[in-house]
Amino acid sequence: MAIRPAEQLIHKAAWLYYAHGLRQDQVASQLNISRASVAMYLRKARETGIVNISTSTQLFTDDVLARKLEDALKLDAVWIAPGNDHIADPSMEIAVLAASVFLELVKKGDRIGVAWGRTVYTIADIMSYADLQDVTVVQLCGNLGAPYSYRPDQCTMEIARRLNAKGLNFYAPLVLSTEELARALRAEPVIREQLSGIGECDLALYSVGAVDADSHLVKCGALTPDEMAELRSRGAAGVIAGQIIDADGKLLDCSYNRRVISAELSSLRAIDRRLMVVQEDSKFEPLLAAIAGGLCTHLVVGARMAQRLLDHAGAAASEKAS
Amino acid sequence: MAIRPAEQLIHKAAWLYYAHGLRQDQVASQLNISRASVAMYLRKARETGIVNISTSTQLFTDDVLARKLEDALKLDAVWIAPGNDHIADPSMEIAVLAASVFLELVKKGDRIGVAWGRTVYTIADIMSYADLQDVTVVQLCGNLGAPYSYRPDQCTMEIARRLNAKGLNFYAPLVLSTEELARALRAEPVIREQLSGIGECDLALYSVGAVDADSHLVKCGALTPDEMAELRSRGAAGVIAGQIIDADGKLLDCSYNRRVISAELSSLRAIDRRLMVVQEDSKFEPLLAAIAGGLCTHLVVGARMAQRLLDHAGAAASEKAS
DNA sequence: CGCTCGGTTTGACTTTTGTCGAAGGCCGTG
DNA sequence: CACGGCCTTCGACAAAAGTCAAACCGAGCG
Repeated sequence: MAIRPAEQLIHKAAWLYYAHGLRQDQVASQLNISRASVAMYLRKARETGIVNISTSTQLFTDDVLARKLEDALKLDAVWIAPGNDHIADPSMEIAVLAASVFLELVKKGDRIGVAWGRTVYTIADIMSYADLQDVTVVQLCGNLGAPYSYRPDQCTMEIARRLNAKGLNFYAPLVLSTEELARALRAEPVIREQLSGIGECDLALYSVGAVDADSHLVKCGALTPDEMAELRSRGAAGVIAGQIIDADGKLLDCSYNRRVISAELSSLRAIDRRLMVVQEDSKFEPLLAAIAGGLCTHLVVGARMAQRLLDHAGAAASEKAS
Repeated sequence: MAIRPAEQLIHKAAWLYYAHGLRQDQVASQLNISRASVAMYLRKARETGIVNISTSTQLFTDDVLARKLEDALKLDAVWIAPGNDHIADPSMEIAVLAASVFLELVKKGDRIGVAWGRTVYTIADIMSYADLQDVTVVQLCGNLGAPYSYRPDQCTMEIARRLNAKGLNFYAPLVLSTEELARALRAEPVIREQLSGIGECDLALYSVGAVDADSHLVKCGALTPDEMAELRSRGAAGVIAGQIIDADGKLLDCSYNRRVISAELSSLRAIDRRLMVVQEDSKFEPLLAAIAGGLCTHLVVGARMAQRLLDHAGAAASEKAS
């Protein structure tokens, strides 16, 4: 194919332009091609991650609020997307920030676990490209034959594609109809291997789901609204990688959880850096549960959520003191 | 000072422009400033490393020659700057490449050892800025009160400045007039500490010097041309961090070496990643000596030098076989 | 109080870059 | 061998970014 020489050219053009600081016309004459071609090559270079443009997310951790939250919640790092800021869609802002933070956290040779949800997919969608050939992206939970475009495998694959990394999908349904079958499937070598590989991840990216009728679990038919309500009344507080957790961040003892094929919470906790991103203000309780369960070490949230978390932590502390 | 609010603005402008992909005029209207200001802020952002633009150096390792060299010399990675390439100054090309490679090798939290020389200073000079607050750059050898602008401490400081990192200088002369004094100085707590800290570096950056009258050691008056010639006849093959090594890469047993305050070769070898950069074709033997001594794991050279190294390795191998 | 100094900010101008339709080349296919 | 699809390249134009001198602002000082 005619792509090989182009690859070379793209690389060379990017090199001369970005590393040497030549102008496009200078690059063009060096390479004996037209300036327009250079412009095109450079776009490709940016799109394929041959050149990386990243902006420090320092600003968002520098926030006093972020520092306080890190202390109060014992997290390694917190990033806060300023809420008000003019017109821009606030949830998008969080996603853009999360994508930057994510790219900043990825290191060469990493194995990255990715869960699924609208948040994760949004992040994948706006994430810029990078060139990390020795990175592996693994799917943290089984698949959901969803009507949505953000199925678990798609989240994984899209992120792998952006990173030029290897994607490792999980070829099992997220939920099975009987506990029996789930157990049997989990015992399958392929699945077993995938599941045990999760603990070896260096970085995880996920969000937390709410326990309500709007949950994907309901929308995808894994649970009925009634079942969801019942789980809620039994203490369900959030959804992590397709599993239901209670307010302490522990796996809820229920049939549903036993029918799920997903990363065990203990495997998740074994991952060094666990980046949790929460866009919706409504996910306050689920997020508290996830934090209580030690499921996140790095957190990206909006300003309002950050304030609520801090208020809550403060209230809990003073309550304890009294 | 009025810099603080500007810092914020620079950050915000960079964020909106690079992360969100807005145009400069859009950023300007969001921030209620003129587009010209935005342009200025963005330049500052690039200059201070708030935004990072890096191009993959993949191309230069992909070279078959580079692969062969890695095998032949048992190095972790080799980058080859294409020699002929049109008009551009070939030694500059090597420096630009080396700077990119260096930035690619630096990780957060690293401690970096830097030696000195024209090569290192050239690299420092063209290196782009980055924002690595938790990095420390340490000087690998004592200072030379040189007529040059690239004194050891300046190399260290300049690199630290570019990286926004901490610079740790070495407040001792490189060469003393008596072995006695050198020994005493090395025993000083401050110096001792600095020297022992070298083994804890994660990354080293240096070049290798030639043993001839053009050497900095001669130009700076540390050695006379005659002394140099004598050392050469006694087996001196190269200069590493101010110390003379023989063709096997071992420290040459001579008075000069005993009068030097610098990183011990064993400390250097204890560093994980040792990036050696050689610009001049004339440094073939010194480079061979450094490689023989295991003083480099990562190598950046020009195409001609690469070819010579490979030829040499091939010849040595066939000689051995016969 | 008015002055200068260092800096930021601005509008106007220039240069550089992005983009588009058209043209050219290459390859597999009919 | 001609044809059509696909990609690269080109020239020209429009949009965006860079630059510069002049205006502005606030702080410190005589």
